[in-house]
Amino acid sequence: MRADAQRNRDRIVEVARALFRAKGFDAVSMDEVAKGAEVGPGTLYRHFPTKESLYDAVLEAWAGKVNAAVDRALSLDASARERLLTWLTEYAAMLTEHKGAAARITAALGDPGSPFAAKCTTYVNANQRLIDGLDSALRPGVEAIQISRLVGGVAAVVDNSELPADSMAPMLAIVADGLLAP
Amino acid sequence: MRADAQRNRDRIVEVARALFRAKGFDAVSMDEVAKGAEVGPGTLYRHFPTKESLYDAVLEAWAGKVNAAVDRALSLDASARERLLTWLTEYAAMLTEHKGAAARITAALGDPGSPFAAKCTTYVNANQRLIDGLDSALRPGVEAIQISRLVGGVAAVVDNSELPADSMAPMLAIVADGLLAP
DNA sequence: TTGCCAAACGGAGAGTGTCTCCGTATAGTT
DNA sequence: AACTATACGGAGACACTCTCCGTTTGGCAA
Repeated sequence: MRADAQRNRDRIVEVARALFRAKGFDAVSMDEVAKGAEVGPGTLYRHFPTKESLYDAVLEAWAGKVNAAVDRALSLDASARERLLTWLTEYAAMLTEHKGAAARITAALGDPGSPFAAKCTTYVNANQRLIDGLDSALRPGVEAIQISRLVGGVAAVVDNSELPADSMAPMLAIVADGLLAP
Repeated sequence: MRADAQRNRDRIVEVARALFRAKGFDAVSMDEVAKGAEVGPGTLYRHFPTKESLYDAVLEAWAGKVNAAVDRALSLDASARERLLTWLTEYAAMLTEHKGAAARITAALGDPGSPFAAKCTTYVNANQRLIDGLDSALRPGVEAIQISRLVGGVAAVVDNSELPADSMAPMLAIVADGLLAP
């Protein structure tokens, strides 16, 4: 990639990250991103053929954080319930870090054609590692993608309704208790 | 209201209901509704100043069904868990009856300014009656709006991802067990 | 340094969507 | 039958995503 192209790409992602974080996916227009990055719309679309692919680039850094978080939670010296709740809380917090991300990522969970497919795999794998790590403490038969969807659903609701972050805690506690063996 | 206006209004709602049910909120354009109802866009917007207000009119009939469903579930001769699960299942099924409704209604749950405010109140009240009816079987401190959000979240995920309806059952079971006293 | 050209740029505009304005038509009353 | 408040409908304003293509430029080779 030519140096000017790389510079433009970097600037676009940086501007887009700030805008998406502040206003949410829907409220940001591509023109706005282009103007902010001081490029024409054509240049923006050369780098990112759709708005979602731009969003994907913005979310790029997340995947690594997810695996770190599940490791941290599993290695805690605490009860299964506490470790589970720690992870669910961190997972939900990451999903609500950018407005609109929770619903989009969660909706794409089972769709290999989605631009977020790679991120979805990361999330589901993290939950699978959680299941393996907590082992018999969880109810039998629970699947990683169900956990991903439950927490994603809660995060999406809180995000959409613009609720304070701490309103998630009681709902995550309900989910956690439901996930533990009856 | 003049008779011709009433006829047009009725026809608009009828056409919109069919379109929304078939294609989902986002995929239906107002022009499409206007054409289907054989009125001009101006007429459509005279009756429904925004697309959401049209959606609200389409969902009008639901409120009554919700109260009937919670009564039915509570009066079952069964365990608390079974009655709870019956209601959650019916509630979620109603939310996914129209594509896109679950996320929209659930996002509006705490917002009195929303066009769906009346419906939200109905839903939350139904869950409050559930809490009152199941009494001490539920974990202490659980709130009606939390149940509304949890089930709404699950329904929205299933709806967004176009999953089969029966994929909701295991997630609702987790929520139900989490809601019952630990 | 100079010249070349593939790569990148950017803006006009096509296509689609929501919603408005206002001149025209008509229902219902006197 | 005339009158008027009410309703109609279509042109178009405005916003948004995305495309096409003529113009510019970075980086390499002579």
